[in-house]
Amino acid sequence: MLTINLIREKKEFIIERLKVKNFEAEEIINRILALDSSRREIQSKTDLMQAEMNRISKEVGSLMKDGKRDEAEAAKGKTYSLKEDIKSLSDKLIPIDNDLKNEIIRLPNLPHESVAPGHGADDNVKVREGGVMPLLYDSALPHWDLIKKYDIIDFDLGIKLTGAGFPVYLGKGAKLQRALISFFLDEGEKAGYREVMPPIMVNEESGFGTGQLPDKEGQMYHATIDNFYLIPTAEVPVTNIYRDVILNADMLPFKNIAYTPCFRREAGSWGAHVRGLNRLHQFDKVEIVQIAHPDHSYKSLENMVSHVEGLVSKLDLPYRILRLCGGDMSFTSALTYDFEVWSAAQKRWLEVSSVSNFESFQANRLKCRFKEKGDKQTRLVHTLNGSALALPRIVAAILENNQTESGIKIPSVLIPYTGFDMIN
RNA sequence: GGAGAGAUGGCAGAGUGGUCGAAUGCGGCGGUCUCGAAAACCGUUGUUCGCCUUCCGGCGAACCGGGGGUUCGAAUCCCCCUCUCUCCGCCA
Repeated sequence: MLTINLIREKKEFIIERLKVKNFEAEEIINRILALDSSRREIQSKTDLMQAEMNRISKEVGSLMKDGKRDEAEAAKGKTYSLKEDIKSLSDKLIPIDNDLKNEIIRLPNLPHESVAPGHGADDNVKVREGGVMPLLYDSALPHWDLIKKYDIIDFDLGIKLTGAGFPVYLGKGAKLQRALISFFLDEGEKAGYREVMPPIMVNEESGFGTGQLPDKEGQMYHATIDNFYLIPTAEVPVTNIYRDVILNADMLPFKNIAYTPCFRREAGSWGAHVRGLNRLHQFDKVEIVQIAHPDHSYKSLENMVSHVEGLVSKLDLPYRILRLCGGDMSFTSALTYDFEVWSAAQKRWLEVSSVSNFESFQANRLKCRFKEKGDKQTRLVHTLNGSALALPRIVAAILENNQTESGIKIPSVLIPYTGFDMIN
């Protein structure tokens, strides 16, 4: 969420910037500013009355000690009406605080200055592309047929065990998953990331910290008996490691990498283009998360983009990098690069990674702050994350792009991990 | 699942109704000493909100797991909730 200070100081600027995300902020901001000023007015008044109250109470105490009972009683008498006034004023403050918080939470993050306006995928800006698109032979198959042909992923079995969108990986299919996870983690470690294996269920506070709650409640699986949520991405537990802390500036940036299964209900989003591995309820992903100094967070973002680019290049997948336009960006992001790989049999680009700088938007929710050495004041950190990488669509692309009449070739960087070079 | 104990500052740990934002120790930071370091000694050390201050900062309020209550006054007393630990049971 945006900070109240920024809203107070840069109202017009915020309204302008949010237009890039096609968000009309003026009305909300006016409400926020009105709530904020009445909040401050009440705060000032109650502070004064409370100070008076404290003064009298101390007086009563010392009078009692001196044995001046009558004077103490007289002083007590002065507090009764004061006490009521404080109570009624501070009761007014509670709904104002709540309303204020609820309004502020509705404002999306400001897009970075480099973000282009736009309404959807067509307005995204292609930054660069790489790799070579394969030319497939005539009888080439989409991945949902390939997985049956080679018996490496079974959707029907998943339906039996759980339901649609929960595939079962078998034999070389399962081994390929494990190989990709290990490859991604090892590459991350080489790039200076610390490996983390977090819980894959989180509590409500964590869900709020990264912005999944309250807005996207319906997108997460909810274990209601214990009120835990299955994570939709490792971003949630890993970023929440830094919830409610004050860090030293010289420790930044923190670079963590985590493999987790991810769970998404994807309520209402099933339809065209979601066959096979394109969209699942449970899938595997390796995520990179950075906690960065605000002065250097865009440097971190560039590093993360290069890291992910290195991964898709090493896997020999044709890819392109897009800078998302305002209309296609998430609520919480300031700048997002999407990575897409070419799926040769589907003849489509598939999104495999989304790398974002959230600036202080998540940090403000998380209360993740830092201090410069010798400095008294705290500042909010910047948080960033990106997939490095999500498995299913990578698998889809590998299967489709690398198919030959005699089987599917495993990218050479993965062979040490799989122990085989062909699926056949 | 059963029984019990507990939750205090970065950590450990005192504090059972009044100058307690909180002793003490450790850690951190600054200094003295030293060629330098260690030790020793001295000083300093939380967060949030509001008001004032062009900076440095000053004043006030709140915060001792969370919420409510009693009281002139609550870390301390009462109620509710959450969480943690120990023992027993079960168990990869």
